[in-house]
Amino acid sequence: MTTFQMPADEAGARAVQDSLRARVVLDEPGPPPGTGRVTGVDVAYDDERDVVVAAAVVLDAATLEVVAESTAVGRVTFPYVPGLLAFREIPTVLAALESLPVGPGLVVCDGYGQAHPRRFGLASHLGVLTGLPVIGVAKNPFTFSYEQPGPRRGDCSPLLDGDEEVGRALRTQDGTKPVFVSVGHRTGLDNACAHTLLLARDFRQPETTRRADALCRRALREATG
DNA sequence: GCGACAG
DNA sequence: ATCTTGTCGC
Repeated sequence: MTTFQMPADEAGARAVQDSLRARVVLDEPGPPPGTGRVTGVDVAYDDERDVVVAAAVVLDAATLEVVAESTAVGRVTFPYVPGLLAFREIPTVLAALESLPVGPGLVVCDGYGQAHPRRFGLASHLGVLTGLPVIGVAKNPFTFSYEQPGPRRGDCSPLLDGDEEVGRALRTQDGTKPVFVSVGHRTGLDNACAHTLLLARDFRQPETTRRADALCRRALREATG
């Protein structure tokens, strides 16, 4: 397992991404959708006090019921810079994952994996550091382009960086905005979309993300005020 | 040079 | 991300 290194500045952070990118595994299909466990991770910030709280919520993939959850509190040590989100979130997310009483199975995070200017977004970074299968599900297309997918749940279209497919715009509910799925580590794009669709059974966002979001917000309020 | 830009 | 009232819809 690779240890997280906090770079001194933005140039250092890009160098870390360029160096770790070679360790991303893209030729595994990943865990079968609807089986085993799926874990959502998310963070909430208190910018006034430089506090960040991460949450990890483990669900049964078949029932979407909560199996386990954990939180971790940390300090913000890196500014938000588009393309360098991972350096803000990963240390505390790792702490939350490590304190889980069970194995996470597939990890689902907010943000991107391969859909990244240097093909090393949060989901890929987290995957390389933990060795776990990880996917990213984001609410925005970032700088990438896409054609509007069909109107029904399950319809999708390629998320493009030029003519390269870096992810997919996936409609998870009829008549709602799509989410943007990309592979992080040790998972294929088709499977990543299938997982996302099963997790977004009742809402636009995957249940993993909704649970982790609610938990880290609650934990932040309890940690601060 | 300027704007856009996951969370 | 986060700050926030009312409002539309099931």
